[in-house]
Amino acid sequence: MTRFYPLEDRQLLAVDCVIFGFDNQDLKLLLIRRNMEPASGMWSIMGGFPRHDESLDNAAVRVLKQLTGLVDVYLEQLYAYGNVERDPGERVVSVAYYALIRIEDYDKHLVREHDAHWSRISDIPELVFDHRVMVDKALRRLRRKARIQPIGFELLPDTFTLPQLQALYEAIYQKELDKRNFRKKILSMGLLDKLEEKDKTSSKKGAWLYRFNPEKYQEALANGFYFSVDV
Amino acid sequence: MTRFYPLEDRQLLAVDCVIFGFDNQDLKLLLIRRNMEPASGMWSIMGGFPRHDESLDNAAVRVLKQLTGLVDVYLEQLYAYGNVERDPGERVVSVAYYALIRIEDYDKHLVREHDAHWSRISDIPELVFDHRVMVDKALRRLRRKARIQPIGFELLPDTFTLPQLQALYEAIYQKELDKRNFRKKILSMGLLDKLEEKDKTSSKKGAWLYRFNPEKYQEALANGFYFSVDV
DNA sequence: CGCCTAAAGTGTATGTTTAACACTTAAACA
DNA sequence: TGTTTAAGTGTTAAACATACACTTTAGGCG
Repeated sequence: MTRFYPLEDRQLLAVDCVIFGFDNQDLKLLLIRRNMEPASGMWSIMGGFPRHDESLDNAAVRVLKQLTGLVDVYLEQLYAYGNVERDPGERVVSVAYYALIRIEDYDKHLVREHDAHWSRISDIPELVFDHRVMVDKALRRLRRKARIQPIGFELLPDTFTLPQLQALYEAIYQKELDKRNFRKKILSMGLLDKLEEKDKTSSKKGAWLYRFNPEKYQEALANGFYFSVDV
Repeated sequence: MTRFYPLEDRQLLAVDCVIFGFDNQDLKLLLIRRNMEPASGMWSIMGGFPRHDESLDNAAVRVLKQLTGLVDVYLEQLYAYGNVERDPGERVVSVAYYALIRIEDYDKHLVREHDAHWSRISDIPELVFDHRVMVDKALRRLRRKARIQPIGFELLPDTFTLPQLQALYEAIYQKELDKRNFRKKILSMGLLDKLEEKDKTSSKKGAWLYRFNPEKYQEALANGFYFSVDV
């Protein structure tokens, strides 16, 4: 192969992945105990090194799968962190991603192996390097996007109730919402299919189950519709 | 120095910079003729390689300065492009930035040296590699942000008229706006200082000059204000 | 078996924001 | 002094966001 670019200019590149989950109460973050120097033993988000023959996106998918066993989940690039001193061991440029997963789906085995745990976002321990900056950026991104794109559903099971959906938005925005206005707005978008089944785990009366319908969303988009939730 | 990470995993890293300007008519893009293999001679956005001892942001600032002579302009990271095949010469991860500059301020000498020219965004030639993808993403970002943050002013001279400002928004969104509604909205935010001077370059009557006041914006922000222009 | 409890579900009125729309004013120049 | 050209100005109707309280359901328990 012809080499066009200077050899000496190669840099160390990493990907790091902020992983969000929702346990029907709180928005949570999956953190691991770092098992690599420097800063071994500290809390950290999951990371890895992209191989020469894989894209950044692929590396992020691989990292996420390593920790959770999950593929085909919502995963989006966040930002590239390139301060010289961000990793005290050595200059490493890190491309951060964030993922939204259904919290009951992850592989408990793998998580235990990595000494990982779920942390409430209101209660995040000290993190290694600039990982806290990444997490804060991921949260801001999630908060911006969840208003205007139907990504919240990625954090819920396939079927869910309206009170569950509302609790999710309340957890994301740390803000109580009006039940009537919330339901009105969500249902008026016409993106949910109502099932003929109730979930009774959180009340005697039970709440109707719904399912997000991506086809309806795509069709609405094509007709100039904009998703929007007021928070 | 102790080395913590594997040596063989280093990658080639670049920064590329989408540069926007506004000539009171059209939103424009500063493109160069690439003078490096592969694809020498093709249109391209300006790029460079971050040094080991400089941050990504710094590298982007340096690249922008190299082409325009400008420092202290609006510059924001866009996205990290990491497909394996994006550069046919060799695997290069590129972190793209975009800049908003005042089009009369750039260094004509430097631009000539780089064989660069301004292209209307409605009339962009074929670009090298994935640069068109970067440009499109920069445009979407600009369009999203210019609605909700006062970054449009970065493309205008220090003092400007309301018709000029409106023409800028019309160029960004490729959409005609209602003069009365636009002026009402802009002025109601109370972020502009009206000067006692008119600009007569585009009409006999002349249009009053205004200046964006960043202090007023900061104060408003602190009081819960949100910038917003309807387009 | 009926009463209590706890969460689910429902509608209206008011205020705010957006969108649509046409004429007057100013000043240069013929 | 009339003509031309862009700058500047308000009002109305519709859509949307916000605030707010009672009824329904069904399980559990006395």
